Parts: sequence; structure tokens; C-alpha cells
Amino acid sequence: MVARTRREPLSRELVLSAAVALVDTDGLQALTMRRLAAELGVEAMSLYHHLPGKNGLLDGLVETVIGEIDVAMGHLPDAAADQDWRVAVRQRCLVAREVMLRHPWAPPLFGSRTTIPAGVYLHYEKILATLIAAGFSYHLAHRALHALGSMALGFVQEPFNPAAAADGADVEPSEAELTQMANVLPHLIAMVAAESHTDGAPTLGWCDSQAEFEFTLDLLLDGLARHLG
Amino acid sequence: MVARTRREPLSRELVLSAAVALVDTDGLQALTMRRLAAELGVEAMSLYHHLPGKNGLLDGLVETVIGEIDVAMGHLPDAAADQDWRVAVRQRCLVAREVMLRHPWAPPLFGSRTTIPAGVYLHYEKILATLIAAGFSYHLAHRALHALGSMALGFVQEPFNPAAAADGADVEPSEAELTQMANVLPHLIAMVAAESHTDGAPTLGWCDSQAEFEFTLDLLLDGLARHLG
DNA sequence: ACCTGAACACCGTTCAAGT
DNA sequence: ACCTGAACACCGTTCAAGT
Repeated sequence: MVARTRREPLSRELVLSAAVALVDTDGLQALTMRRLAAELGVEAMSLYHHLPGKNGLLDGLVETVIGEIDVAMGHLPDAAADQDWRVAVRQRCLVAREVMLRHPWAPPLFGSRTTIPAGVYLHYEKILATLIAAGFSYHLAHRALHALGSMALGFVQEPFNPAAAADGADVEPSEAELTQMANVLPHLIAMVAAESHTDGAPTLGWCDSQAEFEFTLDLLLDGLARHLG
Repeated sequence: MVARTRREPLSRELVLSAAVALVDTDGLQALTMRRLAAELGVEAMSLYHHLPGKNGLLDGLVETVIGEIDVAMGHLPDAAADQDWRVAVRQRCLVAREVMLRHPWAPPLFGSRTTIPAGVYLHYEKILATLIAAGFSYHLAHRALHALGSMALGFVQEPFNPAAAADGADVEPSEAELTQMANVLPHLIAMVAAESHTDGAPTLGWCDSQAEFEFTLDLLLDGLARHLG
């Protein structure tokens, strides 16, 4: 809206925060390379020096919103390590919800993207770490992550869209990326390892998403039955 | 893909089923008025005689997919009225999931639409009818609908997007539509009436969605705690 | 290194015109 | 009633050119 002062040069962060502001006020369909550039007092083509096209811009939007969750968590009193797991997980889900209420366009956008930004994995890693520390087995923790999925991000990851095969982009992380991920996502990597060579044949990727779905469904039905009677 | 025989004229149903087929095979971004018309052996402008533009086409897609749930339910052994509510609700959610797995593009599309097609209300009406018949209060049934939300449709209705104010389109159903809805959605109407004039001030529309969110979250955390202990 | 203007191949949609 | 062609105002993205 306000013309930029054109003092400092553009940067990825500057473009992304302008994009978030634009979408917050005018909706996703208003996000146009030309419109965003105009908002920044620049020509549309300039954006390509900081972002790899419209798709990269959308990926950046998702990344930015996910990042806000951890920013908001950091502002909280303090995540004492001796906290009850329920309190910790509950708090993180409520914070995530607050962020999504600020950006109601985000959950549907997440669902339509084919790549999953690193921030999503980090978010789940933190929940998982809490559960494991509280004595959850990897198996139960895995089911817990699926069950909490829509509460933790405001959208349902399943049906996990392994599309984009036509784009030539590999959905699978590379070997190098995997070893690098092990450092920052230790629990997630350990859980995948623990859950991978068990009995049943997984259907999509390494999870048996039908079983996860039914587990969550029964969790809810059990809870409702208890409230009923 | 196959050129139509151009015997029978186009119709809304014909256009919609071609659109679903197109999106199933080539993805949502391949759905173009021009492309869809070509698929039907016709010019793009012809589609406007059967659908009110691209937005109407997307609404029709949502409507069609939701409709598949009831079609699939009809093919089931038989929904005997003396069934356990858990079995009945579980069955409907599993059928809905099957439909969404056939159309993985649908849940993100639902989330991005601003209008809610009638089929969605009908779907919830049927779940609600089952719960009320099983002795649920309107209050508990209301919470159950929110809790089952993402299981029943594969996406999260919340944060309920009351946008489209800029479009001039009214999100609220008209008075005439409301009285007509009472005939086909009796339980839903009764529930709204029962829940509307209770204590707390509702935040979005008539539900206190923060309370609903926390109820669902606690249902899941309670269930997980039980599995842990 | 960063930004630009013109151009290309697309969109959704209008409108007057055909049958 | 149903379909069409040309046109309009947009898209994202390329490319060679500027500084």
C-alpha cells in the first residue's frame, strides 16, 4: 500500500513479509507477481532475483507462517522442561491455532502445496520430543502425531499428496538432506526408523494411513461415548 | 481426452463430470475453461450456458464430490435404524475418507471456497440425526460435529472463513432459504436454535469455536493419556 | 548485482453475432 | 436455446538490455 522508500534493496524476507501482509488484507487471489511488485515499488521481474517464481513465493509464505508458531512459542512464559506433556502439547496446539486465525488463508494453502517446508517437520519434531520424554513409545507417539495433525496445524496432511511427479521435482529428500535432517530432527528420524521395519505393509510412504485414520477416529468416538454416558 | 460424439447437448452434469475426471488425472491447476471445453469438444464460451463461470464450476466440483459420499453410503449393506451410533458414524467417516482418497485435490479446495454447498450441511445433518437418536444432547452433539469435522470431510472447517464480503455475495442464507432448509435439515436447525440462546457469547457466527477447539483437543489428549497409562 | 521494458503464451470473461 | 469468434484486461515468465 505505502510506497517503499527505496533506500535498502529488496530481499527475500522483505518480499515475503510484504506478501503475507498483502494476502492478510486482500486474500490469496490478490497475490500477483505484478501486484506484489507494485506494493514494493518495483517491477514484477525484480522479484525473480529474490524468489524462484510464483511457486517459490507460495512456498515462502507457508514457511513464514509456520515460522510464526515458534516465534510465538518463544514469547511464552517459559517452556520448562519439567512440564506435563499434556500442558506442553496443548500449549503448542493453541499457539498454532492463534497463528492460523491470524492467517486463515494458510491452512488451505498448506493443503494444496506439494512440497512440505522444513518448518513443518520442526514443528512436529518438537511435539514428538515432548511425547517421547513423557514415556510414549515411538508407535504411540506416531499415532499421536497423526491424531493431533489437524489440531497442530489447522489442516489435515492426509490424504498425503505424493503428486508433483509430473513436475520432475523429487518429493523424497535426498541422501545428503537426510543425514543433515538427522541432526535437527533426531526424534522424527528415530521414529521413522523404529516404525519402518515393523509388521504391516505401509500403504502410503511409510505410514499405514488407514490405520492411523481409524485410530484417531476411535479415539474421538471413545471420548464422545464417555461424555455421553 | 476422447472427443465427444456431439450427439446430446451439453449439460451441467456432463460438464461437471468431465471436470472431475480432468482434475483427477491432471490436477486442479489443469482445470481451465478453455481446456475443459476442449475436452468436451466445444468452445470455452459454451460452458457459460451451463455454469456461472469458473467459480460456479469450482462450487459444482465441491458439490459433486460431497454427493459421492451419499452415493457410496447407498451402496452399503443397509443403514438399519437400530444400529449402534458408533458403527453408523464410523462407517460414514470411513466412506467419506474413501471418497476423498479418490479426489485428493478436494479437501484443499473445500478449504479455499467461501461458500458452503448444501451437500455439506446434509452430510452433517445425517451424522447429527444419528447422534440425537442415540441420546446425545444438542450441546454434546454440537461438540461431536466439531470434533469429527476433519474426520468426516478430510478438512478443517475452522477457522471458518467469513470472507467474500468484498464480493458482495451474502454468506448468510436468506430467510426463504432458511425455512426451506428446516425441512431437509431438521436436526441441524434445531441444534442451532438450542445452542444459540445459551450462556456464553459466541465468537464466530453462533459457535464459540475456541471452546470447540479445546474440547476436541482435550478429547484427543485424554484418549492418548489413557493409551499411555 | 540488481532492476527493467517489451514480448510470449496463456488466463477468465464480455459481447455481438451466428444457427 | 445453444454455440461461436474476436476482443479485453489480465496472468506468470523469458530474455536481452540497461545501470
